Amino acid sequence: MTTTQEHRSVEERRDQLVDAALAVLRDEGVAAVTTRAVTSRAGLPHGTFHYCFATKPALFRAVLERQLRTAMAAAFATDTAALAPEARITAGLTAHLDTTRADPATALALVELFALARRDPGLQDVADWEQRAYVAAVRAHLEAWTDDRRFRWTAPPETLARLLVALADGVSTAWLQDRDDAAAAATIALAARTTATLVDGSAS
Amino acid sequence: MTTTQEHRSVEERRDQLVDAALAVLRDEGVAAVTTRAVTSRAGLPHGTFHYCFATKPALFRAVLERQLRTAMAAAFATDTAALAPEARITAGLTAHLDTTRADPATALALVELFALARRDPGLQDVADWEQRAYVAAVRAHLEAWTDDRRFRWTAPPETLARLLVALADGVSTAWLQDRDDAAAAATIALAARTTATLVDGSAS
DNA sequence: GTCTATAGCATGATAGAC
DNA sequence: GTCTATCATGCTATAGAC
Repeated sequence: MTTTQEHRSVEERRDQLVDAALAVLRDEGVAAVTTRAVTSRAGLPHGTFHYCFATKPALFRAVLERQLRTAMAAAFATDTAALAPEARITAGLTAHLDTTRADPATALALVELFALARRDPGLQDVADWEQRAYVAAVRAHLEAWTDDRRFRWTAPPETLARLLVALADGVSTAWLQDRDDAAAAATIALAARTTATLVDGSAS
Repeated sequence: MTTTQEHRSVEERRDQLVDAALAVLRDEGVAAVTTRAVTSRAGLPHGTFHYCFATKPALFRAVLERQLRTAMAAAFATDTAALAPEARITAGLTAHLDTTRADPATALALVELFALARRDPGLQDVADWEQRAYVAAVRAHLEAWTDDRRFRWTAPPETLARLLVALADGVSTAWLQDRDDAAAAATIALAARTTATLVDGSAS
């Protein structure tokens, strides 16, 4: 009988460490995400770290990539095809806010991590990609909405998508600060009301 | 002749250290703002730190308070009284973006610092105050615009103020990521166009 | 692959001479 | 008040036994 841990593939280890890193991040913030804290949270010896990730920034990159995938999946999970444009916009902005509300501590920590990534030359591409992917996804949705020809947008989809992403971001940021559900709902309702003026057609 | 530094009031020293902290913050990010880096940048011995600030968070507090004052002053510096509502909104959102554009490195670093402040129980009140002060200032402006009775808002000023702050925040965040001036201008123009639909009156 | 031990360095904070 | 020297701790990363 040895105390040696079972063999696991490096990829499994990496996932395990990313999980642990997210947990530390949520509970104690970016500054507390040290190689020691992560391995300790994962229940692994410290030495594990450096044969799974070359450096600490490499772990951050893995965390950001994981986050990007989950956030994209969550943001567009609900189907709003049956709704009128204004209600769809409300639903979309609310869905984004809901992911923030579902786990504010993680959302707050991810803001910290993204801020760090934007400054780190080795991580900027992940931050870039995250924004691009978001705008592109929103734009694709906006264009799909007009496929049935019942209405059209009176503004370029790209610009409208950027506006909606900026709104979703700003509203979530504000909510993270004051946790005021009613105010956030009112802001979203007003945003949807004004944005719906860009609809031209029978459904408007 | 001694090498001893001249006496300066503690308040002067504190200002000196806050300046240095902002410089380090801008150049190397939050993680690089150590007591040693700050005193060294200020050209002062390390020991200076702890008789000006009790702890490092106390320095961060001072930096945030300074930042709040300068940001508020800059954001509402330009007088837009002569403009119609839509142009005023464009001017306001552009003014906010311009402070970001004038010094992106500092803006990026302050995002990091605010993210940290939102998580630190000892600094949350500064972050709270910053948001409240911003919304209140925008709301005051919105209400002042209707003083001449030439138009009125068809939405509550508080909600409209929150919407505009969320927009300004989201637009600046997006610009910090892609540095796309044209896209930011288009987003602001569209935001102003939709928001101006909330104007009821002769000036609309 | 797995783990222990440790190198090598930076940190926040303090003690104590002047 | 001012400054030097230092303490105790924590960090990333690596070397090397198994």
